[in-house]
Amino acid sequence: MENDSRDGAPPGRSERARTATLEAALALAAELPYPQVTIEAIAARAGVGKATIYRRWPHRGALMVDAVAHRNDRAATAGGAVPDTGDLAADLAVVLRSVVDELARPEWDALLRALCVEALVDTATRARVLDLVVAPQIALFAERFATARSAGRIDDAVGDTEAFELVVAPVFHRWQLRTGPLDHAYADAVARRACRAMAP
Amino acid sequence: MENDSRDGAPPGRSERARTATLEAALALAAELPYPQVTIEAIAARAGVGKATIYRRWPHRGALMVDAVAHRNDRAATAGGAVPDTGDLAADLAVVLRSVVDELARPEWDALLRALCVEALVDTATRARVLDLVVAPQIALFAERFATARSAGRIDDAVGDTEAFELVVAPVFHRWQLRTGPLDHAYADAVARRACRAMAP
DNA sequence: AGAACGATACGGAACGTTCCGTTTCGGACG
DNA sequence: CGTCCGAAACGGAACGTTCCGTATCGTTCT
Repeated sequence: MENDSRDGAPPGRSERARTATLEAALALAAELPYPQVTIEAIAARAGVGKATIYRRWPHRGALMVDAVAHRNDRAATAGGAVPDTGDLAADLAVVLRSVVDELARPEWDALLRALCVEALVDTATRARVLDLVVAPQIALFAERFATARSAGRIDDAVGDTEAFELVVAPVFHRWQLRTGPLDHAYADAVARRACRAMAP
Repeated sequence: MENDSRDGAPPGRSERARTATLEAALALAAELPYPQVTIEAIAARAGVGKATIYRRWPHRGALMVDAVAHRNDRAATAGGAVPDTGDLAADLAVVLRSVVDELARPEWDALLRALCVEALVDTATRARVLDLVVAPQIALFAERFATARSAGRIDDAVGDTEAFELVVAPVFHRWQLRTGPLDHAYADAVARRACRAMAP
């Protein structure tokens, strides 16, 4: 249907325009209210023609998903594995604390809000977010869950996705609706309770 | 600052315009992709001048929040209390099943997506959603939590909001990201695990 | 009579598309 | 092996369209 933006274009010349566009999108999403992050603004910031953008991405949403994936590629260290000290609750608390810290940074907060908006508006974009952003994170948790399973800490009826949701969903929910403070104390409490929820 | 849309306008003639606008907004949000739910489209559907809308609501977001609150007022039965059979997990499962059923209806699904978009884009709208939509729901759960507390089923360290999040967040998360099927089985599992998470 | 209404017209902004002339790449030809 | 040339993608500019938010009509209800 449209250019898939993954190896679809011949290499060499086009790569520059591609990364410039993605990084302009990241920068603008961090600076402006999302409705002002227009294609025109992104093109202007990137020093790129609008046509060049529309040649690669069908919607702003697809562009933003790729931008986040691009960012995750750059900072591959940030997506590090879940630690494994043998204490599941403590390990999860470490991860949730860092998640909370990241969500407190305005750039990442704005970027994730933008991603959620696009995922809510368009079904195809939602699937893309699931594949490129959420699924990799579930995979990271799944590694830690595997050792916890062999230690008898997780009920067999609880799959990796369900366990992931028990851990992450309350933080996500509170981040999105601001029903209360989103701090380290909350991260610790959620990790502790999620552990109990998934125990056999 | 602006007309607060709550009894601010004199009754009689203006009430018709108000409810026509709110219900047009509900209908369009259920029918069209959200970006097409424009003020112009709402005005046309309601048989109302655009100025009449801008006279009452500052943003489309504020209008949508009021529209949802209006809908909740109409179907006050839907917001019924959490049942109390003495079995907390079973009672929560009943509620979560009905939540899942409502989210499966395209109109309510689209409406809630619209609400989330507005809440993500604008902080003030988010606060309005919290007050007019989320807080009342927390209050409904809190009644059931109170009797569960006196039965020693909920740890004292778990507040009403935290308990609400444990119950609702995984369903909300799965609804928004579609990480898996959102059905009665999932509702039951979440209710069971949330109960264990909040136990003393 | 007066206030609120529906309808209409407006300028501005962003949309998505389509041209233009230029630059760069890679294969063909001498 | 070096040169040339066509294809492709580029940045930039313009297009008509849609929606915004405001202003201004004449109308209608109390």
